[in-house]
Amino acid sequence: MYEKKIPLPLECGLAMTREILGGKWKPNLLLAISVGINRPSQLHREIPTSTKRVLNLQLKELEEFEMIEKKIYHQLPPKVEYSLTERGETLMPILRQMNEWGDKNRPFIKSIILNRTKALD
Amino acid sequence: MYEKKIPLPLECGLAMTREILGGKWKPNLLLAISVGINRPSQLHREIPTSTKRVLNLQLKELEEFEMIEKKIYHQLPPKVEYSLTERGETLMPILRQMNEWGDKNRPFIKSIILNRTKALD
DNA sequence: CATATAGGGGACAAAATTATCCCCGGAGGA
DNA sequence: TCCTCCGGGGATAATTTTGTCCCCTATATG
Repeated sequence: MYEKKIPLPLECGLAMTREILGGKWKPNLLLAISVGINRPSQLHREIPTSTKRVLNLQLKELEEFEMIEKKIYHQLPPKVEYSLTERGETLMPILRQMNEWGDKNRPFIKSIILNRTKALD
Repeated sequence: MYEKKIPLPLECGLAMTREILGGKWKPNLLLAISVGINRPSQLHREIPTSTKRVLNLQLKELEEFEMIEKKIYHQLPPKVEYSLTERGETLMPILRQMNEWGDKNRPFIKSIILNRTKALD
């Protein structure tokens, strides 16, 4: 893994949460797993704008922090299933709120983003 | 501002929220402002591990998305006060939850991070 | 043989974000 | 005069995160 050179402020609650949810696709992964989309290939289909590679990296970090568990079925073809741990479940209220907030405010945020690029003409 | 080369998925609620809260210090800034720490120099003292420079950048983005408002008092020495907009207020439940979650889970997360560096000996 | 599915990852490039350094105006105090 | 405080920002470097490309095992199917 990449070893940080700038230390994380371990005494800040927000920084702790950022360390867990900070990855670009981690919130999406957690939400997807929570609704039963829990196999690597399913997750990739669910988030096609990302790459297998990156999803695997982020899943590994979520696993390292014990937010999700990985069950490996030693079969051929291989089968893997992720599930939320109890600790991971405690993140769901936050994630659902973030998702809802984003949906509610989408039109507004969208308009600002779009005007930003228009201004470049 | 930096112009993104990889387009933002405008249809995903989580991505919208990430766009607002994604900056390293934005959640801290919003929480601080919400409790009355609302002048630039105060904010910098509150978050001394950051730089004025970066805080200004992130404040500007929060302002661009109308999460905060900036009042400039044309005095000498100059005086500036930030405040949450109504829209910005709607973020507070999320931020408070993130902060609480991080505080509750700090010991656990901390131990994982620290063991990570020990493993390099 | 070629392709598909299922899973995984190394090496490296590119993008995005933060940090560092130094400068500005103007007032006030030692 | 020199330093402090208040606010702000350009130029550039460093850090961190994501993405791209290619290769791997093994089975099944056209």
